[in-house]
Amino acid sequence: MELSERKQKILAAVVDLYVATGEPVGSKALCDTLDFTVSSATVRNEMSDLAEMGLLEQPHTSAGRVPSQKGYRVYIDTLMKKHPVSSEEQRYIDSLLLPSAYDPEKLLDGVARALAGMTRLAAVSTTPSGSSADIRAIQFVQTSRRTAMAIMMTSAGTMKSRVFHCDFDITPEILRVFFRVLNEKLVGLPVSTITPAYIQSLAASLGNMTMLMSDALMAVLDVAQDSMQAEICLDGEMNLLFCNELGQTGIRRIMDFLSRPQELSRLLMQQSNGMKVLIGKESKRPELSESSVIVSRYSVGGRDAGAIAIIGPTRMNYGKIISNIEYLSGSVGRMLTELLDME
Amino acid sequence: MELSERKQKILAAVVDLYVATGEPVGSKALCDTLDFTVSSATVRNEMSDLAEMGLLEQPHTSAGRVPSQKGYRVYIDTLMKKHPVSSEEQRYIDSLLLPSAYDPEKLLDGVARALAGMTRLAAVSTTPSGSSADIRAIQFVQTSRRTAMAIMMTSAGTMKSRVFHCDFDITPEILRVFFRVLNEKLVGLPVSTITPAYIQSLAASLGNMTMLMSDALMAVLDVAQDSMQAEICLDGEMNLLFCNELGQTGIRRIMDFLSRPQELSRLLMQQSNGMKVLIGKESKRPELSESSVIVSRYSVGGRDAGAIAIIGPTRMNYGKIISNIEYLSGSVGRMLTELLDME
DNA sequence: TTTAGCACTCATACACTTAGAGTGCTAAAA
DNA sequence: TTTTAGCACTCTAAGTGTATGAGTGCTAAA
Repeated sequence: MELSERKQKILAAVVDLYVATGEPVGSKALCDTLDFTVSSATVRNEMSDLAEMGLLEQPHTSAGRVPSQKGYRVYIDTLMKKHPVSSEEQRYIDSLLLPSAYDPEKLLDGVARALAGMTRLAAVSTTPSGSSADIRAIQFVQTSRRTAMAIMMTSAGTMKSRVFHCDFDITPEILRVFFRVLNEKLVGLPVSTITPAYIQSLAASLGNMTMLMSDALMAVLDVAQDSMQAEICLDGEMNLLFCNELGQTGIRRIMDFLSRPQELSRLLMQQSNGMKVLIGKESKRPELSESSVIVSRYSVGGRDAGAIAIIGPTRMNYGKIISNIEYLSGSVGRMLTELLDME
Repeated sequence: MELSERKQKILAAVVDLYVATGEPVGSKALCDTLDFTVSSATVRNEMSDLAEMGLLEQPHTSAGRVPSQKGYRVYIDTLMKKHPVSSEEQRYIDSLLLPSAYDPEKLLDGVARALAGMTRLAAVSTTPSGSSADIRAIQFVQTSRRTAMAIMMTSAGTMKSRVFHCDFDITPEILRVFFRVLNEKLVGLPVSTITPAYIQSLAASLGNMTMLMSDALMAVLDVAQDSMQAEICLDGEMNLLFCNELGQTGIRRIMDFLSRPQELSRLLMQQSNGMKVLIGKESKRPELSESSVIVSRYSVGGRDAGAIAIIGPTRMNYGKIISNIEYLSGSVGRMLTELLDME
């Protein structure tokens, strides 16, 4: 399974040319792009070998060659040249992210938008998952005579809010009670302890305050459950409309997948730390058998926290896109870590 | 331009059948759906007349007839039968909206989702516009050692928040100062007075507190500008992929339009109160020349506040969809009015 | 091992035919 | 005067056949 240097160069050239043009590449056209001179016949022989190894395939007998999923795999693992993010692009990204650096949800929204803009593909990002985080604080603010907002901050840097309604007029004193009681009882606990049953027992233990606090308790339950699961930010789905190699149905299948947050989330969650490229069937998702997913998990404070990813047709500029995601992943991790450290 | 009763019935039948099947309707097929018996030849004569009046058109000589945009207009204005929302559907909608009844942004998000789900088209909604509203309150909450959230409530029922960062440790006392100073100065003012220049002059007038408050002031400026412009909630864009009568390019054109929030917003804003159906070119937007838009403006507390709308191909079930939007528009208006009245 | 040459394959485009749906018109019937 | 039956006509969609050309695989010579 050793590839001669020439075979490697040819495989890389096929991938590069195919990614650039979208047409199956023939031996003649390929000759011109190689940095050494051989005849088309030689190239043909080499391509024939590569095809036999399963790295290239032919749409039909008399067409050029197209990289197979296995071919892309070899290309990405050993042949691809990275494409560092230019300082101009870096400035662009930073300017897009900085305004929302202090709000994780907005930040990850910005990341998805930036990524979609740069790659012209569909981009996904998740806010830091709070599932293994602790409660840092719960704040209450009055929003109208009988409504207030509960805001929960966690040790993962997440921040979720919920407006709730009470059947009585809310006063600053009441909110202070909410704050005191709930922070006393809940700060430091893992978010995951806040279950309906736990809230119920907490309510029972409050004696004559049970009635007063029931709405606030429900809000806290909601907000805890929100904190538990990472928010998914999606952007640039529309870019897929312009990927003609995905047919009408291919686009629908991807869109269909993208519209099921729990599955999407699962796909992103189950990746190990760092950068991962899933080519076609490697994702084990039939809807994505013609598409590639590039995921990078980012860390906050040294711990795995969330993911950013792009989804697009198998034919894409892996070098450039991987670099982009790597850069963004680093940036967002750094920014969130800073935000957390300030605590 | 008077239509005989029979012509009216035939036009209505053509529209209904075409909407149901998507195929141009021929004289023979139409005969079967009419509630009176005439021969196909008679129907042919009538259809020929309707075509001459510009209410029907033929894709090509030997095809059936299809309603023209003018035909749809007549249908909607005089022939269409409404399709009241069943109590089952009402329950479905209510159950979807109730959990977020106290948060305008989430509520309108839910409205868009519900509408997209029911119509299987792209749905848009805007949160109440705060452009002519007054500031009701500005709240501050600590979110970490050096960050806090500013929340602005307006008389239009909007509620916007922004997290900001200070270069010093934030204490409850400092937040109380923020609260006191800014509420004293700003509550009751129209949101539109909060301009960069105004904030600048306000900062200047604060004497030795200027430094302390500068970050908070910037946050208030941001949050006021957010309040001014209605948020746009979009859902179900993907449903358009399944409208085969919009070709690949038709879908792209609509998506393109939908991805430009300011234009979309303008389209929704410039409608007069109540329900409006824009068929094809009536919207004056070339991207939408093959699509229809149904907009309904909703009122909060008796005043025009925002809009909900669907966008889809000209061929759609107007009766059903208009009823759905009407119901949702009423619901959301009522809910937001209640929310506001509680103040 | 590389290359030139050549026969071969197959998709694509185009022309041509056919079948069927639906029309418009005309003349007879109501 | 209105309605209907009948028929010729039109046009699309689907199917068939053919030419073109890009690209291959193979072979034999360099």
